[in-house]
Amino acid sequence: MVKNHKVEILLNYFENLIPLTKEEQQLVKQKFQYRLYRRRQYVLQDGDICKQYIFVVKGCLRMFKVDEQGNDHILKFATENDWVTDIDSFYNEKKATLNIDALENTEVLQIEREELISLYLEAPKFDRIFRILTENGFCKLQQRHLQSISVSAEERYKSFVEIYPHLLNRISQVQIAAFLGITPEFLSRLRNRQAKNPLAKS
Amino acid sequence: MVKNHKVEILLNYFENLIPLTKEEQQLVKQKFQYRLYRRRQYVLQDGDICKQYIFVVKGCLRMFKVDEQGNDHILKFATENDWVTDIDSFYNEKKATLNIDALENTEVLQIEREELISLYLEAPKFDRIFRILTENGFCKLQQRHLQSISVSAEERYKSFVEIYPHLLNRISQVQIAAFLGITPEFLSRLRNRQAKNPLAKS
DNA sequence: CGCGACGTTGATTTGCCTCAACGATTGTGG
DNA sequence: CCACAATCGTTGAGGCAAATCAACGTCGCG
Repeated sequence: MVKNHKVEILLNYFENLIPLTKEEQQLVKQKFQYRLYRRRQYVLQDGDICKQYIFVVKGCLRMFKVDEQGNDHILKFATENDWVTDIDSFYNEKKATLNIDALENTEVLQIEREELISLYLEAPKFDRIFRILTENGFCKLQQRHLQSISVSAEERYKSFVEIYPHLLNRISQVQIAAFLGITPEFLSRLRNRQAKNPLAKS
Repeated sequence: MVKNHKVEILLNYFENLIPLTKEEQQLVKQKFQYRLYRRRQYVLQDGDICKQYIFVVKGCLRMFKVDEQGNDHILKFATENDWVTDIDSFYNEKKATLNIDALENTEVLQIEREELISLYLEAPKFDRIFRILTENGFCKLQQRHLQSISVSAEERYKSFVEIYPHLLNRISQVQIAAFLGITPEFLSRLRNRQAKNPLAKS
């Protein structure tokens, strides 16, 4: 069935990290559930408890925080083969301070807390796998944080264009601005400036 | 000996996370090494490969990045019972882009890459332990990142005072400013402003 | 068709930086 | 142990990157 077909993508993803036994593959098939989120649908809303650890098969989710002034700050876009959850809320069953929603119709494979914990117990290899996933996420977040505090908005935009060229035509400028930490107006000015200064030093 | 005495602190730290068997405790004693770093001494210098994953027993380390203009940006202070490493450089044996040095004479227990990897192989429980450590670090970093992009310098300073009151008298304002992402001059003005507006709304 | 999101542009404001100067504290070598 | 240098914290004047507020044309969609 369709569901099994999708799970192959995840099994393949794990396989590229660390080979799995048949039994471990079986566990993945049992514990991850296929699900579709529609464009604009919330996956997690600020104040609720985050129930799922999500692997994106197709589509695009965004994780973001809304500040007191009502402005969005996007922590990450999760597209094909990427992971997303509010990790603090998920593991500690706390109220989330973050939101996750779908920018496109999005197919995912998701696992719930109890299932993930039992997965760790039944197959400790997943402790290692999720250790590595978290380490990788940590490195990326650290990079992103350093960028946001040490380089100008213009350079952040340039580097966004280099790193995520495929997202440029897929995501609106409003969202990109909220990801870069600037206003949409200012992003517009930056793009304008760069169009006039074509290849101004790479 | 002294060395064994220090390792007890680490064993105790692990014990509070997940109980260890005698064998696992033995592995920790074998693989972690005691070491003293002197004030101002570098633990890791930008361009080198980070060789150690560090647990601070006593003292204070800082991890920071130097940007093109030569300004420091402090990612974290690591004090008693805290961990620090340039995780990307450490695991992937890449040249570090970060620096780590000692703000005080600092006693640590450190483990090298090959030893940590063999620890994971000999005792998979450490995959879980370091998964959890990384998850915790990830949550904190995410919080910090959100703060730095969504609230003013004044509020960041206030929240620093609340979260790390013990660091206030221990660390110079130059360092605190580099941690908050502002100039020392501006930090001075903020403090001045707050002294005049005593309990201005918490 | 009409409405709301989007992208653009202009005028003005502001949070924080830069540079410069100064006294107070720390640390260091002779 | 003192003298001198270096670092620290503070304050002032001026500047700049990015935000804010407002207006307007365009497009996709119900």
